[in-house]
Order: sequence, then C-alpha cells, then structure tokens
Amino acid sequence: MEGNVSNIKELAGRLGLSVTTVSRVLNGKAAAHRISEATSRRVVSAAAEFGYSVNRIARGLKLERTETIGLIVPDISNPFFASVAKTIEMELRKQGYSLILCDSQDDPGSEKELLELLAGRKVDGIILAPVGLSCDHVCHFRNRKIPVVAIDRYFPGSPVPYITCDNYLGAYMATEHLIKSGHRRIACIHGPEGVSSSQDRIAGYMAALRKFRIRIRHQLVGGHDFGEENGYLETLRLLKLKKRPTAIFALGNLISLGVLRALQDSGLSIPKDISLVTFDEQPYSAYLRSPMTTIEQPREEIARKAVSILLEAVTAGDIIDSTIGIQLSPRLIVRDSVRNIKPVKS
Amino acid sequence: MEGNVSNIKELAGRLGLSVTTVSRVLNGKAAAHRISEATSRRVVSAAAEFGYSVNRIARGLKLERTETIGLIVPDISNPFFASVAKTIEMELRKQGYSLILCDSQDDPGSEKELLELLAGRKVDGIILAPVGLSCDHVCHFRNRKIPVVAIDRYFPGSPVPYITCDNYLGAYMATEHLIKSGHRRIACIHGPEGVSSSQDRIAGYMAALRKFRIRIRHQLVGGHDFGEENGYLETLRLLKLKKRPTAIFALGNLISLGVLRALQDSGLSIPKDISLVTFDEQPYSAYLRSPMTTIEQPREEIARKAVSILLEAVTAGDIIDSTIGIQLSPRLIVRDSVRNIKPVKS
DNA sequence: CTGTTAGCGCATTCAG
DNA sequence: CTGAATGCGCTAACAG
Repeated sequence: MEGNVSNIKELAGRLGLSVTTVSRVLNGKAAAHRISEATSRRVVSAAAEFGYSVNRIARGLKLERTETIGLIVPDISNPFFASVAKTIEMELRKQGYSLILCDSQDDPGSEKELLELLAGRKVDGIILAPVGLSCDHVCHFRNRKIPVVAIDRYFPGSPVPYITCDNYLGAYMATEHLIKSGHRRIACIHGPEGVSSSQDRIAGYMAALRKFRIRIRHQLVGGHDFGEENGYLETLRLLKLKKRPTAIFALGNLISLGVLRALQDSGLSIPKDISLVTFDEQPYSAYLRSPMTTIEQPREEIARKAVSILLEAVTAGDIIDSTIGIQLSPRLIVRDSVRNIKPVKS
Repeated sequence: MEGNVSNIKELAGRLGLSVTTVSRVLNGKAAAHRISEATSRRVVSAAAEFGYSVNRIARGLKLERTETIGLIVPDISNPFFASVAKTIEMELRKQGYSLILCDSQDDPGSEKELLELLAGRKVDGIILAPVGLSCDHVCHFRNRKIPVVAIDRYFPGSPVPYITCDNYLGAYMATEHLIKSGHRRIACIHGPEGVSSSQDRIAGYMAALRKFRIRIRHQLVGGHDFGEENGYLETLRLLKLKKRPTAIFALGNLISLGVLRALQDSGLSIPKDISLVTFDEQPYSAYLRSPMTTIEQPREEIARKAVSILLEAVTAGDIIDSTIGIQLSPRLIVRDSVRNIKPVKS
C-alpha cells in the first residue's frame, strides 16, 4: 500500500510486462486483446498494492479528453445554485467526470474570462448559468467544439441548448394568485435586466396583469440583481410611494429575504400590511414568521437534464441542436404570506 | 479572433518563430531571455488574434503542477459549505488556481474514493471537510506529497493542519445562554458521531452543563447526521419523553430546520413551549416565526485561511507542520427563540 | 497473447 | 537575442 509507484512504466517494470499490457488491463480492454486472466489479475493487484493510479493529466493529453466539465454559476452561495451544483456533481461523477466550479459573481466580464480559462483547461463541456443576453462569447466556444448547455437562463434566439424552469409561467401563476386574492397594486422586484430568467418572470408578471386588465405601473417594478440588498432597497423605495403596493412579488430567494428585512425595519408585517410571493422554494420557507407562498423550481430535474444533454453532446463529439430549449414546469406552493383582500369565487 | 490556432507550434509557425520563443513570451519570461520588445509584441498580439490559449493539460504534465485544488465537502447544498466554497473559489482564482468540487455526501467511503480521484487528477492540494476521525487515508496522501488542509472538522492527534470554528466554545456559549435563561433540561441534537465538529460541540454542551452542576441526561442527546430529517426525527423522539426538555440545542442549520418542522407538526411554538438555539447563522435566521438565536461561524475567515495555508504548502513544496490547528472564534447572536424561564442576574 | 514506439502540447536544457 | 531537441505519462497503431 505504499504509493511509491507513480507511473505506468515503473509498474510495468516491476511486473516484467510492457506498459501496453498494463494499460490495457487497467482500462478494461483485457478481454478485447485476449490478455490472460492470470496476467490481468497480477496487474490489478500490483496496481492496488503499489497504490498506482493513472495520471489523468497525461491521459487527457493523449486522449484529448479530460473527463472534466466546467460549471459556471453567478453565485454558488445562493441555495438555488448550490442545490443544482450538488445534483450536477453527483450525476457527473457517476459517469466518471469531475467538475470544475466557477463563480462568475454575476459579472459578464468574469464569465467571459472563466470560459477562456475552462477552454485552456480542456474541459469536455460546460454548464453555464449565463449573465448576459448576448451569446457571442459562448458561440465562439461552440466553434472550438466545446459543447455548452445553459441552465436557469438562456440566450434568446441562439443555438445554445438550455434547460430552465418555465419562468414566464411561474411568474404568471404567482401574479395570478395575488390577483385572485384581490390584489391590484402588485409590485415586482427583479434581478439584473440582462438575464433571461429575470426578463421572463417580468413578462409573466405583466401578462397576468394584462390578462386581468390591471394597469402596469412602472414605479412598481424595479431591481438590479438577485441579491438580498437589492430586495431590501427596492422594498424601502416601494414603501415610500404615495400609493403603496398591497403585494410584492419577489423574483428570487435572496430578494425576498431583503424584502423581509425591509418590512421588519419598517414595522410592517406579512400578510397583514403587505402580501408577498417569491420565486424559489427554500427549506425554510414554511417556517418564516409568515410561512411564505413560493414558486418552486424543479432544481434536480434541471440539473439532471443539463448533465444528460451535455454528456450526450460530449460523447457524440458535437452539439445536438435538436434539443434547443427545455422549460420545466414550476409549482405554486400556497402558504400564508398572501392576504385575501377581496374574496373571489373561482 | 477565430480560434483556429490550437497549439503553440502552429502559432510559432505562423509567426516564423520557434516554439521556445513563443513559450517564453507567453510565460512572461521575455525579459529574462532578452527577447526583443518587437518580437514580444508580435507574439502577444498574434496569440490574441488567433484565439490561442495555452493547453494547461500539456503544461501540467510537463510542469508536474496543475494549478488545480480539490475541495471535498460533505454537502455542497448545505449553505454553510456553499458559502465556504464560494470564498475558496474566489481566493483560489485570484492566485490562478481552479477548483475541482466534490461532494462526499458525508460518506467515508466516498471520501476515500474522492481523494484517490483527486490524486489521479494531479491536483496540487486538497481542502477537505472530512467525515471520519481516522486520518489514515489522508496521511497516505501526505506521503505522496499532496498537501491537505482540513476545514470545519479535523483529525484529532494527526499532523493534518486544520481550520475550524472553535466548536467547543460555540457550544459552550449556546448552552450557557440557555442555562442562564433558566433552562436545565436542555436537549442536544447532533450530527454524525464520527465527526469532530459534532464531538466538540457535544463536549462544549456537556462542559457547560457540568460547570453549572446540571446532570447530563443521555436520553436528551442524540442524532446521526447534519440533515433536516435527523432534526425532525430526534425532536419527535424528545417530545415523546415523559419529561420533555424545555430547550433544544441544534448542532447545525439543517438540523434546526427539522426541529422547526417537528414542532410545527406537534403544534408547539417557540419560545413559548420550547426554546431553541442552533449552530450556523443563516440569512433567514432573523425572519423565522421566532427569530432564532444562533451561533455564527466565521465562514469567510475559515475559507480564506484554508486557502492561504494550503497555497503556502503547495508553493513550499511541502506541508508546513507548524500551523497545525487554528480554531476561530464563533459569535452568539441572541434573538427571541429562547424563553427566559427563570431570570438570573449576571 | 504481448511488446515497440510515436506523439499528444508544452517548458526547458543546452547550444548557438 | 533565438532555436532544436528532449521528455513529462499515457494510449493506440502497428508488429509480432
């Protein structure tokens, strides 16, 4: 068990065999080359005994395939991305791949650099939750034959495959729920403008308002990122309006935390003074002062699908353009953060 | 900007230069070899123009240094580890390193496999939140000259350096707070037995009880892992006791979520019916039905220190044994989840 | 059934 | 100031 044999040549030497034979056995190609059962066993046990494990760097260089996938997320400390990352890592490992994790901090510049970095590291594919709406830098990659699949967000009108939640539908459902509870002055606190998930949710929100013939008031819509501070600041702004909204729709889990803080600071309570619905069900959603009504995204499914589509592209040696976009259905979880201010019979 | 030059030879060819020169320029060694300013510029601009980026796999093979660090955590979807991972990734990237993320799922077997995997991938170092208490598999690594630093948990009596929160102290503080609020029947729901953070917290809890001459009742102490379900089940068990505890000390953020669920299911409320203190401050802690009193760990500092110690070991080519263990101070954040049932003048 | 050897892309020693 | 040649550890084509 002493790890003193560090390359295949040395191991072969000790066994009095050629590197080829050792390599074949270790790569499960013994049968294909009709290597004797005895030799095989000898090799395997010697490898174990001497603590030899193949140098995947050398292997990657030779094979032009590293069995490594890059993942770029805007914020790994956001529980949504942390969960997704977990499933991605587990699925990839099952297939023998490892994951290089990168955090773009929601910065398009970093995202671009990270993409370059991963290309230099010769990853076999990339899973990306992109920041901007332009796919130039990504499409550039596809020319270099590195498959990319987008998650959570996508590039409108681009050939980059993506898996997201149906954000439009989720936002529609949330807004409709608010409307059916009698709300008409519904605010919306969103993330970065240049992110499809933000845009689609805003679109769903507006569609619901329109559907019920409620005027869209632009002062009720705002936000710059998915962070807690943004939720806080936007809420304070909303509360200063002459005519306050009766409900807030937060487009992300961190945003809603900011809303809670602002309301608490202002001595307002949910749902008595104001109602709230948010995107991203969380483990704690049910235990908040006012159990929160949320939109749940199928995180595991997004992750699993992304991995399977990417790996398919990787092994096929090219991107399967047929699977351009998949939008998975969200789920509305009704709790007690919305006050029914005007009962409506369904 | 067409990425059609994929290796240094090709680039050198187009420039009418040798690969040596190109390599030198690209590695910032132009000056050392007194390569002309003109040549340098030509190389750099051509590299940019043709979208050439060095193949870090080949480079790694040659240099026996991949500028890659492995991180093994028991659960990346646990917000504690997600935050730590974020800081680690950011710090590493600043120094030119990338991160391979692995989730051991709190399974010692997986942890061992993962360690092997990372060795095969020739990472320059490993940051590990270990599951077991035995360091055999890790020490094995140090023989192979791959530096390892432990975070959050450590191996008692081993030479593996570690950075953790002072778990003993944190638990002591939490328990003391409960005792000073008049509690005597204090339950403790912990994580896996074979994890130092769990053990140290239990030890701190018991030390506080002892200090105040309160008998330790073993039926009040239990748990198997840091998950939500464990917190749920243990709480239900505690509630069935003839003499219920008046307070619960949860040793992790997910555990306390399980406690909340069990209490809710049982129609009990905090702090009226039972008090609660938990390890791991979270962004939502203040907004729970009953704002939660918590122990906050210095997550960023743990991450930053781990990176700096590891990188020091990496560049020194060996582990600096002088820095064996660092325990950073936790902080008690008092909110409203503890009922004062017997005022005590301090 | 097993072995010899070329070459993956790079940094570097030695030689100008 | 620049270049030719070597070898990092591995796999696979080719050769028995």
